[in-house]
Amino acid sequence: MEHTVALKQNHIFRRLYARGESAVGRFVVVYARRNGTRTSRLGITTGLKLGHAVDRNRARRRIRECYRLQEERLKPGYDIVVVARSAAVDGDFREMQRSFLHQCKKLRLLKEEQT
RNA sequence: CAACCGGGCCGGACAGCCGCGCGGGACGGUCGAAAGGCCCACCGUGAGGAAAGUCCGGGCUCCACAGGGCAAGGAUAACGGGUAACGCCCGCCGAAGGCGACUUCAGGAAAAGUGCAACAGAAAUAGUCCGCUGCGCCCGCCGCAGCAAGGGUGGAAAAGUGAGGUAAGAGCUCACUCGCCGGCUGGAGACUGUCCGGCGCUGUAAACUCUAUCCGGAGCAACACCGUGGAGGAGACGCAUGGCUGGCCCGGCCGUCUCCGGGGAGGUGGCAUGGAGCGUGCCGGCAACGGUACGACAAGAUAGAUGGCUGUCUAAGACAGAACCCGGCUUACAGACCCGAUUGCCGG
RNA sequence: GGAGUGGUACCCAAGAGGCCGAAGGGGCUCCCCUGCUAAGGGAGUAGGCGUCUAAAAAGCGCGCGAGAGUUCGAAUCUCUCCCACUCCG
Repeated sequence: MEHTVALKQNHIFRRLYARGESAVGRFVVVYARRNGTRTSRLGITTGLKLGHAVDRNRARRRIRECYRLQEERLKPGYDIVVVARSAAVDGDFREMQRSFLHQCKKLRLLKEEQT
């Protein structure tokens, strides 16, 4: 990924849940907040409710792929947390991408020329 | 052909584009004084039969003991073998189930001792409620004596059947049968039997216990190393310079530097091609397995690498993701294939 | 990844081989107290599911997380599985 690193620290996750803006979709929930740098940080949460390790891994990969395919349309400099819902495991992928893009638009994460 | 039994093996493949972890890395780029680091085309490689549960056995590390015995606690349990070891595997014996192939079994000791066996029943490890027989008289739903066959209760009632015997009866006696113990026979052994002798004993040790064998404890978040800052200790410097205390000086505190120090965050090692491992042939063995020759074997992350789109294969669809490493067990599981056996039917 | 603890009625729970649908408390219903309520005191009922029934009671069967096993008999003993919770950076 071009301008994105992994978001790992638990306290940043907590801050996003508490203070960030969110958008809920059928597949995932997106939290976002400006972080004051030129790179974005992406964190993915796949809770125990989704199933066993295989299902959680799959959800995480699909979310990462979703983000990768849309990354160049997004503005850099945000902390983003994506929480998987159960449809993220085995729902239709193209529909999932559309839904994700729509949520990003709602949070004003898209670059100017795209809006 | 059908049904059933046992064992083995696989559990998606191929192609295209984009993307990911690890190892290598030309030309070049970039950072740096240098050593070297980073980026990069490309190449190699990349989850399981259960990776799972963490139920056993080891390796490894630290702690304790450093020798032996006893006690406590725990584990295992027919017998013989295999193994580094095991509670695993193989063979075999016994019991139970199945027409059979075969399957299942915590399967040592109850005749060393202790405990428990509710309710029912007369009685639960020990004698008598109904009853049977004899005798007595005040002839009654009576008393005394004998009996343990029959009835009834119960999961279990003091071997079973027949005959003799008797007042009535009883392993009281006899025959056969059943079970237990000892001898003898065969076997490596558990066991066994057209044999001999003795005995007739409730069940429960997944109750205590006894017998035999084994076991020190904790775990890779173990453990080892590096370690900015901050707190602490020691020393030096300056008082030429600043701040606080003070009217001022001395002094004290803050200050600057060096060393010591246990070590939070973080990092590195542990940690990865090799292991009590796997495949094939041959030899030994009924087998588990052992020996030998040859061959193949690069996952190693640290928020944790395999995804997305498309096509072909008649169809792609189960359970499911390595986290220090091995040997097992258990549990989950769509489908495909192979081998061997049993029973039934039909045909030759 | 590793180590451990516990599942009993609507809730909190006792029971640790037979008399156990299973103590006790909360809860629920009625009464007293109060102008009314809360608190307090007293009395009482059912306890889940199925079967039988027009409906209920009584009775019967099954139920102590689930499934096997040991025993004459299991909430209790043993094994396997499921779920919840705690600790180790």
